[in-house]
Amino acid sequence: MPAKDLDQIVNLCKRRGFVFPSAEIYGGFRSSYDYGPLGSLMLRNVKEAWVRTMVQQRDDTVLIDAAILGPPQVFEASGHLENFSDPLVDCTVCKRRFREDHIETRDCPQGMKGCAFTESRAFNLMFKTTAGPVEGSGADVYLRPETAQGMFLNFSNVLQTSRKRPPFGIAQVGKSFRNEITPGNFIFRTREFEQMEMEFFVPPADGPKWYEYWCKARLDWYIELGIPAEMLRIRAHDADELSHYSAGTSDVEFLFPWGWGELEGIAQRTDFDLTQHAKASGQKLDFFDQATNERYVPYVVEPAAGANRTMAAFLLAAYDEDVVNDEPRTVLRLHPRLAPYKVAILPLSKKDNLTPLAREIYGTLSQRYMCDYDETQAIGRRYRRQDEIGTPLCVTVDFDSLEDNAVTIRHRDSTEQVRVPIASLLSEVTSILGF
RNA sequence: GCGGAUGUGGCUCAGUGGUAGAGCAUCACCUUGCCAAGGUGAGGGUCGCGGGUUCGAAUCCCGUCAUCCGCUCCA
Repeated sequence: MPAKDLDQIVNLCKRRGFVFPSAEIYGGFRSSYDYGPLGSLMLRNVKEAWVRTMVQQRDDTVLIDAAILGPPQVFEASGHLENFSDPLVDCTVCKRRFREDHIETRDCPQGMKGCAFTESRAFNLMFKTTAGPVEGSGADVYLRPETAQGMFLNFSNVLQTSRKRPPFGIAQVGKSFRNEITPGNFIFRTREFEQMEMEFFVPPADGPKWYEYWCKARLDWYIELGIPAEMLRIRAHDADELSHYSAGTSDVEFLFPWGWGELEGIAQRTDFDLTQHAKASGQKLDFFDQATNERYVPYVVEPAAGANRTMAAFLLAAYDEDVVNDEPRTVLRLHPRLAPYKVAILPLSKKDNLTPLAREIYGTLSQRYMCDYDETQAIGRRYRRQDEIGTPLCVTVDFDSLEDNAVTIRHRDSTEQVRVPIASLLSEVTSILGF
């Protein structure tokens, strides 16, 4: 059964070294988290799984890694400087906060008459800093609020160098920054976060078709990696909640402990971005199709996912408590691709001469897989430790191993054990994991 | 940012004015040897931080930082 509340996951993350609050020794830093020994591995696995599906297994996409800092012109053209801020007012009577542009459509609980609004304050969601040797003398620069602009800025570069043509996609995984008014829910909404985005450029007429395609493909991705279908849904945005760049957006939502929350948005950005940047830069950002003799600005369908909140969703869905031999155990049923460690090598005892053989096996398996090695305390306790961090396989080296050159493989999801000759251990592990 | 609640070893918590405790976890040794066994011992907390009241503050007051819930926002 998935985690019933967020605290179970937050505690596990802290206890086992997945996620720590940032700058904890100074009392913590709001909305900021550090990924520990296990969390950094898992987050990387989430991103690698995304790249594998979105880039490696397709011949119509490429990957880039663009700059995080950008000049104001980029975000003036993209509309973020103008639209990515909310004028907010507080009511001193009912103590609620409103978007100024929504005031007419919202009432205080006791009616508009009773409300007394403070002066409107603009909250721009972009972080600004200064480039240059002397503070104040350099140029203003911004931290990107989405990775997407990097793909639009490099549209021509990629088109010329990759020999791709619409329909094709440019993918990117990287950090983005938004000065959220209210971050929260652990790593679900933080001011610094990591995105996995694809800008998929298509002939304008094919926009709707590809939009539908990506909605389905992205939903399936989460299911393939182990999230139960009933904890996922696709939800189309209402017209009034669309971003300034979108002509239609659907979210892939996950059933978090506090309700449905967005993991990913699939947006029809149309030709908005390329047109804006073409206008602002004076450069041509379009495509000439020699087959039809047509020149057009491609439409963009953008599946944009949040890596951190996706990791949280995988953890929540994988969390399980069951009973083995009348003892409760906590187990993370993570997909093997997402698990921090694929295999733990456990000598049954620290004594005798099991260590050299166990070390040798670790050396072999770790050439290919991220492995853990643990020889302290009782074997049952070590199995529990690996269960709790989602390790799918344990390889146990026992006293017979020295005689028969075989070890036992124990699977996280069943306590049955398989005896395997050491000579074929790697291929056996590969076959069980499936990669 | 505003309102409400909370903040004690890694985790979960007890302690409500007299100078810190438990269980679990961690480490060492012994024991055991395939699913969190047992024994002995050890390390680890100026009670979020700062200030105030007091002879004396984890305990009362103020400020601040952080977390949770709500308003709002989004990947």
